[in-house]
Amino acid sequence: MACAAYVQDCYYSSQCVPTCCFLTCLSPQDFGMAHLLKWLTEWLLDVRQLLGVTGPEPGVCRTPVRWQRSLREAAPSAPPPALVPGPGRTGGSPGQRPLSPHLGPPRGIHGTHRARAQSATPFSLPGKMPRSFLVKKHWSNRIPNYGQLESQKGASPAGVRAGECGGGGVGGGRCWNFLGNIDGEGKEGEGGCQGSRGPETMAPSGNPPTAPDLCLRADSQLSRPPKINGSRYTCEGLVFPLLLQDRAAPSASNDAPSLWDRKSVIACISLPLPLNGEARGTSSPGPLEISVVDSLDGRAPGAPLKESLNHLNLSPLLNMPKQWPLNPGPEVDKAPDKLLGGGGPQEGSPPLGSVGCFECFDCHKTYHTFSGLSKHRQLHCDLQACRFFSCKYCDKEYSSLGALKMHIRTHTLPCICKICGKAFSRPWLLQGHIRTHTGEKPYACSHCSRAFADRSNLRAHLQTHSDIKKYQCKSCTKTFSRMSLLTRHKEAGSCPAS
DNA sequence: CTGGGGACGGGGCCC
DNA sequence: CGGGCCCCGTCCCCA
Repeated sequence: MACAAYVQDCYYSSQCVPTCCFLTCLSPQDFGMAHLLKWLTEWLLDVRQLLGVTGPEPGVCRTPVRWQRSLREAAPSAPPPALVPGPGRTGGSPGQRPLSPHLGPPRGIHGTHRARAQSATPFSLPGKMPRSFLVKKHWSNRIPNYGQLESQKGASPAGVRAGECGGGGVGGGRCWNFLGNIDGEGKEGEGGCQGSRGPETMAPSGNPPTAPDLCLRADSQLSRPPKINGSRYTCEGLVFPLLLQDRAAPSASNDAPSLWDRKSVIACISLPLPLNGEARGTSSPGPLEISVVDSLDGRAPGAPLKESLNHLNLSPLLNMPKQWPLNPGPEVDKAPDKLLGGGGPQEGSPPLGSVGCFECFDCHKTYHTFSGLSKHRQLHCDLQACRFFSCKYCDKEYSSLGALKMHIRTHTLPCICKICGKAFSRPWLLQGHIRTHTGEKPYACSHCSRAFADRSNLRAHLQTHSDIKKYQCKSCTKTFSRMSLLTRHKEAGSCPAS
């Protein structure tokens, strides 16, 4: 069949670094696979040319089995992906706040109280999630819903949704997997993305890979259905979603029945793009390997922020090529800029629902060819979706770099009290703390003679002057000046209505 | 037990 | 982009 034949002719070679390449198709002829493969081949060649790749042309191929064996031999003991807290840190769970390295003997009260406070993480108690824990977790809401995907396939044959990279086998992948079902736990050579040690561990030849090399691999050797790991989303690269449809499995195939039995098909072609400042052939880590890299190089957790930012999870948008296939296809495919500028049905693509229509799962733009949809998704939807930044110390993610930097300060605690040595994440927190030493209370109550060092405490105090407090018990309508009082009121069973 | 104060943490917003 | 500030929140302690 066309797909298998193509896979057999893919780019496996000793110079070609396979980095998370999957190509598993069902009944490709139903989706214009011939056209897709033609376009993909041209695209790959163009990208190789664009990136100055030298090496064998497509057709020099290794089998996936051999490739996987090579991977295992090259990296027999790759560590599993893990969130590695910085050295000297206590705990690694989300929301668990490490003790400051600058602190002297912990103040017993706050040591206990903080630990207890952090134990009630917002992840375990979403109902009590404080505002301060409202961390944007972009991908957490984007885990593919397989049931939904399957249900939508009929109406939208191109209903391939950007899944998430499984994080690779060694802590952070470098591909985007479309439509889940990729083993997020990232066994090396088995659906994993190029991990943080990919350049070293993934090269079958043992040589440092050249970044632009491309590979396609039929993931037909999967012995078990891949799954999503929802904890890591560090992804990068270029991926093409291949079409899915509920079809019978090809009979003449060596593919695992479990895979073919699935109604969805995996397709992920990843291009390890040269990163900014990353020389070809080097084994320097990509910008995505925040936790692992930092923990490995032993950087002190309290290192200056600017240093820590060297490993920030920058958007893969920065690494996108700006050239596209010269011959993307004879049909209505638009140039990428046009696609970005609103290309879609109004620009020549057939209306939704017409034969051969390819619809973007996210923005519902339709394209006449799959290649058009692919380009649209690479330049538009997926890139927008991947504009997030991950903390190197924990698994929190933010939509802006500034927010991430602010969060990282909660780990590095750069503001240190000169009097007691206590460390704080922000200067104004330190300033407020210093008031506890000086006794300064700049916030005076307008109703009484009391003054406070903390504005929040003044605000809470002002509640005491009000007959109707801010927090009201829904059972007995009694009001309280503080949430904690209301909570205690409920928990103590002192509410007469309860 | 309850109300309140004190100290502190974190994200968002504004400049 | 960074600093300052705002707002919301928590917990502990004490009267």
